[in-house]
Amino acid sequence: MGESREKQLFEVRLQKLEKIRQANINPYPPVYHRSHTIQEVLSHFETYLEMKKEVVIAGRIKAIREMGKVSFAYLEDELAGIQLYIKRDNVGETLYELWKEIDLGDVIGAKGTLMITRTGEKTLNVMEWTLLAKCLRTLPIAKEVRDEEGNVIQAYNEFTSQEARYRRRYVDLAVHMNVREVFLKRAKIISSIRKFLDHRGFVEVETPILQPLYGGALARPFTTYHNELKQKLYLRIADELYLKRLIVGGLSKVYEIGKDFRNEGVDRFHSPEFTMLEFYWAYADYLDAANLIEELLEFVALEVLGQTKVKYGEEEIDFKGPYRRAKFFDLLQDATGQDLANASESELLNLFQEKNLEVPDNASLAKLYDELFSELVEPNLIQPTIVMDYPVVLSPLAKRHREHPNLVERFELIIGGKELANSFSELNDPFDQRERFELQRQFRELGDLETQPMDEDYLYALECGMPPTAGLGLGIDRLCMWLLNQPTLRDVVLFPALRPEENEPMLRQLKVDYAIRVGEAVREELIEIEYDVKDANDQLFSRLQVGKKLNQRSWSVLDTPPFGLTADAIQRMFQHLEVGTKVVLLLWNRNPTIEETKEIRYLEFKQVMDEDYLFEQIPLTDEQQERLIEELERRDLKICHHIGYGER
RNA sequence: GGGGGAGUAGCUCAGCCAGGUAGAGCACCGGCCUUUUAAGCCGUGGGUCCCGGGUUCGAAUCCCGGCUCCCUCACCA
Repeated sequence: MGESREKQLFEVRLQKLEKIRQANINPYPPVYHRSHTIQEVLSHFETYLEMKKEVVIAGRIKAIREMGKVSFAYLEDELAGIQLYIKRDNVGETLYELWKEIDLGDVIGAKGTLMITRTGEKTLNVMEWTLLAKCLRTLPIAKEVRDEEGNVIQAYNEFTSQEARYRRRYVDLAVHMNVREVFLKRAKIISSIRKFLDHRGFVEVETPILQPLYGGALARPFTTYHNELKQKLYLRIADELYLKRLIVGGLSKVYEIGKDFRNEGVDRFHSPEFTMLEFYWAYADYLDAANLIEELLEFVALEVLGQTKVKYGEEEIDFKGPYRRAKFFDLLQDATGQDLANASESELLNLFQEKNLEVPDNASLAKLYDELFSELVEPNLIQPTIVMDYPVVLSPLAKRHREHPNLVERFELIIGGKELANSFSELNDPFDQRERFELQRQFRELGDLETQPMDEDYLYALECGMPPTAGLGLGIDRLCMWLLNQPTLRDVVLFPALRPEENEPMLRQLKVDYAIRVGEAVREELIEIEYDVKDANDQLFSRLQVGKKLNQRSWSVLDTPPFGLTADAIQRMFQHLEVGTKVVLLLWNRNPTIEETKEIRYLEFKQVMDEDYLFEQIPLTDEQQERLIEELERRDLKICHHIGYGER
C-alpha cells in the first residue's frame, strides 16, 4: 500500500547513490577501522579535547542540520551518539559538495578532533568523512531532544507502530537505541548465567531439539517428520529427560540454555518458542536448588544492572536473596481459609463455586489444584517467592516428599505473579516413575491432551541408577522481562512470532468441502487434501479450519490451529466431535498466485501406531492433481474451490 | 474463541458522530544561511483513506463480510 511515495523517496536516494559513484567513490567500501566507539570518546572527552587527539568513529546519521557552508549532524553507534561538525573549510570543497548527497540513516565513518560548540555540546570537528553504506530506504527516525549527556528527553514522531516494529525489527533497532540496549542486556543476562554456573562447576551441554518422544513438561508439542529416517519427530517442549540421562551417565552437574517449543496460545507471557535454562545437579536436592537459584538471580541482577532492586511497572522487585519460602498448601489455606491437603474432588468443586471460579474441562484433581492456586495465590506473589511441596498428581517427574507421600519435593519460583522457575528433587525410583507414567496415560485416555507420554528408554536409564539429583528450569525470556522492565515477552525476543503479513490485498479463498465421518472411519480414510502454496517468502500462507456442517452452505467453525496444519491439530480437532458427525474441512488459501503456480500439494495420512497419524507433503504434478480430483468425484465429494472475492 | 481499541502520505496523527474535490507536522525536493540542535525562513511535490461487497446521484465517513495489530479474558509448563 501507498507505494508510490515510498518509491519516489527510494528513487531520490538511488540518484544520490549514482552521483556518489560518479565521483568515483565506492559507496559500499570493504572495511573501515574505528579507533573508538562513541561511548569511549565521550567518556574521555575532556582529555582527548585537551590532547587534540584524532579519533575515528562510525555509525548511522540520525540528524542533519545544514547551514550553508557548515553543517551539523548527529552520528550514533550501538550505544551512544555525538554531534558532528562539518565545515567546508575543514573537509574541503569536494567532500563538502558530496555531503549534500548524505541522507538520514546513512552509515558513515568520521575522522576528526573534539570540540565544544558555542551552546556547549560535545562535538566531533570532522576533518574527513567516508560513506560506509548508503541507506536507500527512509528510516522512521524521530526528532529528538537530548540533555547534555546525550540522553533522549523527548522524541517527536517516534516510530511506535508495534506491528511494524516487530515485523521489521532491524528498523526498530536501527532507530531506537533503547531497544538495542534491551537486547544487549539480554545477552549479558545470558552470559552472566553461564559465568555463574561455569564457576560453580556446571558443564554446558547440548541435547536434541528434534525428539522422537517429547517430555519433561506438560504441553502440546510441534510435530515434524524426517523423510530419510521415515520418523515422526517432535520439537522439544523441555530438555529435562535428556539432561537426566546425562546424570545417569555420570556427568554430575550439567546445564543447557536453549529453545523449547510449545504449540499453545500466544500472549505477553507465552511464546511458541522460548528460551529455557535447565540445570541438573547430582547428589543435591530441591532445597539446594532453591539456594542456588537465589544466588544465581542475585548475581545476574548485580552483574547486568549493578543492583538487585528492579522497577517493574508500578512495582519494585528485589532479587536479593533469601526469598520468601512458603508451602503450597499453606498458601492455599491462607487464600481459602481451608486446609485442602487431603481434600476430595467434591470439596474442591465446592470451593470453585464459592469463589465463583470456572471449573476447567476434564477436571482432574491435579487440574483443580493447579487452577485454584493460579487463580487465588499466584497473582499476589509479586516479590520473589519460593512455593514448596506440590501435590504429587501435578508432577509426574518429581520425587515424593521425604515426609509426606502425597506431596513432591518441588518448588516454583514466582515473581510478579508469574512462574519464573520450576524445580524438584528428581524422581530416580524407576518403579515409582513407571507408575506415574501409567497415571499420565490414564489422564490422556480421559481426554487430557497435555500429558507426559510413556518413555521406555528413560525408564531404562533410571533402571541403570540415577543418583539423587536436583533439577531446575527457568524461563529466560520472562527473567529478561522482569530485569529489563519490559511489558511483554515480544519486547525481549528479537523476532517474535506474528501471523504472516497480508501483503496481497486481493484475497482469494480456496474452499474444499470434504465430508468425512469421525471415529473409526477417520482411521480408514487415508487421503485428506490440502491446498498449499510454496512461496519463497512464507510457508505459513495456508490455514485450516474445521467446521461443523450445519447445512449446504453454512458451518460453524470449531477450531483453528494457529500455525498451519499438523497431524496433531487434526487429531485434536476430531476429539471435539461425536462419532458420526459430519465435518467440513475448509481449506483456505490466501495466496493469489495459486492458479499461476499450480503448486497444489496434498497430504497423505498414514497409520503409524494405533492412534497416531502422520503425513507427508507431496507436491502434485498436473496429472496427479487430476487424479486426485477424479478420486474425490468418485467418492461423491464436492469441490467448490472457488475463488470468489470474499465469497464465503 | 469472547469483549474492547486501532488501521488515512515514508513516520506521528487529524478528518468519520452529521456522506459532497484528501489534511497537518516531521521527512523528501528546490532556494538562502560558516557554531546549529525538534535549527530557521521561502517555495514545491507526495494518497489503493487495510481489503471486498452493499446503500447512495455521491462513501475515508453509513451498512455487511474479511484481514492484521494492540489490550483484555479464556486456554496454556
